[in-house]
Amino acid sequence: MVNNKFTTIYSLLHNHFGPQGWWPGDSPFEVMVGAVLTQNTNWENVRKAISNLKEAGALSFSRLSTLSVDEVAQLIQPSGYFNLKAKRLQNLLRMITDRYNGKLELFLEEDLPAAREALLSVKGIGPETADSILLYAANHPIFVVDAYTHRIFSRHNLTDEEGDYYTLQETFHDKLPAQAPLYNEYHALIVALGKEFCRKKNPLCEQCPLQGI
DNA sequence: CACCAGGCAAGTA
DNA sequence: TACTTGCATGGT
Repeated sequence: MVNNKFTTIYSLLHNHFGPQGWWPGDSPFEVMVGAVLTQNTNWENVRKAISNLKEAGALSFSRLSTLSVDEVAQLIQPSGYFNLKAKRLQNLLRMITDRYNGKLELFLEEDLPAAREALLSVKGIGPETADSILLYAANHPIFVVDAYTHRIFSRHNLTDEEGDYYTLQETFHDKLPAQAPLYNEYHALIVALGKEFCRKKNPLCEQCPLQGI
């Protein structure tokens, strides 16, 4: 692997936190649903919502497609923004129906640029949600940038504070080999670091394993 | 009580 | 283009 700060940080995080084993989900479909539900939301709330969907037997493309927006909203209530997210899930299902004949496998086998374009055409799916699905459901080598990534890497002067999503993503793509397993672990490790040390409230910067980088 | 969490879209100027 | 606001629950 190339030797630069991005790989050094990866090693430090991996040594500190160990393998994260993301995405927490049993199927690509569950990953896709979770990616929408976790938008600006604590994962614990998302777990409750996914648990409701499982208990209702609704956590598959065909079964979720049969539910109304209100039925979906009721099941995902703990995740917050439930009316909005119920619509977003239906928008996503409709895209699979329209573009891939309702076959999730075809979407998962689609090439990266086309799959990304398809996801971004869905109202309610932006760059981070799209890339989460591409990386964690379809195993495409694309780096997921989130608020923690911006906060941490700009604080360490490794990216422009004002830089946008794609600027930071391109930097990762430039500094790291295009390997899905690496991107998978790295993003999960950044979230683990962010949750423990880099929250807006009570940031424990002094105790962060990246001290001195 | 205020603030935040693995965002996104729509409205305003 | 560059802000601002709505969406909503559960934890600190």
